[in-house]
Amino acid sequence: MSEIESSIPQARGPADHNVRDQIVVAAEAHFSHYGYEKTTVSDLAKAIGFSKAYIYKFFDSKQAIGEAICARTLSTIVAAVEEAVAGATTPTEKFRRMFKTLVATEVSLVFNDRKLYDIAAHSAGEGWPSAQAYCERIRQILTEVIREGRESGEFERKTPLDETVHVIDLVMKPYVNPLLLQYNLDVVEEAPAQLSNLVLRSLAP
Amino acid sequence: MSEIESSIPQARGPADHNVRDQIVVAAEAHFSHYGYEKTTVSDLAKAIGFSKAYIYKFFDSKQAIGEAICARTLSTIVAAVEEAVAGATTPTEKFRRMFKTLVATEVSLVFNDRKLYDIAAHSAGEGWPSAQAYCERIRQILTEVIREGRESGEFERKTPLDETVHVIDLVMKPYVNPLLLQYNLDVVEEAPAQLSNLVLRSLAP
DNA sequence: GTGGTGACTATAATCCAAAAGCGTCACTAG
DNA sequence: CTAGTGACGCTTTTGGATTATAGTCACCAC
Repeated sequence: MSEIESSIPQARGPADHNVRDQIVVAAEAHFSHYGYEKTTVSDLAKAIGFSKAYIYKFFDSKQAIGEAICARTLSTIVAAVEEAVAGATTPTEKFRRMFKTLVATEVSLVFNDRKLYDIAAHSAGEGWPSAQAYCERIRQILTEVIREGRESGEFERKTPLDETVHVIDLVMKPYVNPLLLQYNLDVVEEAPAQLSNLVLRSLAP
Repeated sequence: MSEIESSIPQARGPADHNVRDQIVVAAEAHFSHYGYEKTTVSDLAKAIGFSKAYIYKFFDSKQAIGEAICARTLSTIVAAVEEAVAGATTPTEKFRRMFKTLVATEVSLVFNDRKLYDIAAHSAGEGWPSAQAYCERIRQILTEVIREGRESGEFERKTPLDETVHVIDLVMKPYVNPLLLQYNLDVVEEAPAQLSNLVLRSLAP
């Protein structure tokens, strides 16, 4: 459990990283390599050249470090989704791309960064703030897309906005929630497109 | 693990149950009480007064017994759903009741027969034939409702039937599949009604 | 005060031998 | 031949001693 230390920037060097950042960097590398359970707080301490006790000056617990890494991981998904939405013109297209990109990015996490995905899934299962914030953020983006579609007259306006968003959230939940996604991998290819069609039909004015 | 034996009918008596039925009855009682893992094949043998080896003349494995119990459990849900569908007049109403009853029955299993529910969830997780057959049966009922709605002109007819059924199946999956249901208990009150509305709007001709 | 640690406790993971459980088979009784 | 079983092999589970880990605290150097 030592070959990874070399990839962690030392305190010396151009930028004097503050310790908290060093911990995060080391944690991301270790968690991604060995998994959350298999890396100890002592491992992280050794990696950055401080004692374990010092870690606890910056994080309340190992779980807090896990949450930080989880939040980072999930924020890359959010970034991909935001980019996809920004790259589309009509709200209809924005919704389609949003759903598709969300699922594609999350699935790629499953296959390319399984250990980090496992943290996200565990986070969602335990209701950690990082996972809740992620779901909330996705919901915000969805709300914005729906609102825009209503304003442009593309989507119906009778149903209260909250209600519409909530039911679409229900539809997307099995693919947004990392814990649930793993049980739906068998339909992950078709689901976003087909469910998008269904949702958009129901949104017709 | 003996207070339950008294509730199992002995071989003597009016009807001479065949042994296979006795095993099933004993298994249902034991599994429901102690759970699948905690009851041994020897327990079942003792309960019906035969040796463990004899059980294997009727079932290939303990799992096969589990599947039989699982199939029984799930068939009660199917029965409830069939009754609900039969009790409605229009296809729209049939769909609403189908979804609602399905979820309600499954949820009541979660709270009133947790041990049996756990078997069903495990069965779904492992892809046992009993769970697959259950999902397939639900899909058949759904197909019938949709077909009827199309014939009566209540639902749109452009999309291929299979496709329509499949996407609705995707929507219902998190509530049909016993393994997934437990992760959606927090929305189980609202979800059937709201998702029914969404689906029905998308089915408008 | 700021930056940092070794030594400690209490809880959780790990290991390993003994026990239990699944499934089989040769065999008996009638 | 039919109905039924005791005893056995092999794998999984269990319990309990041991070790490792999370988290704390008093304390040191500057």
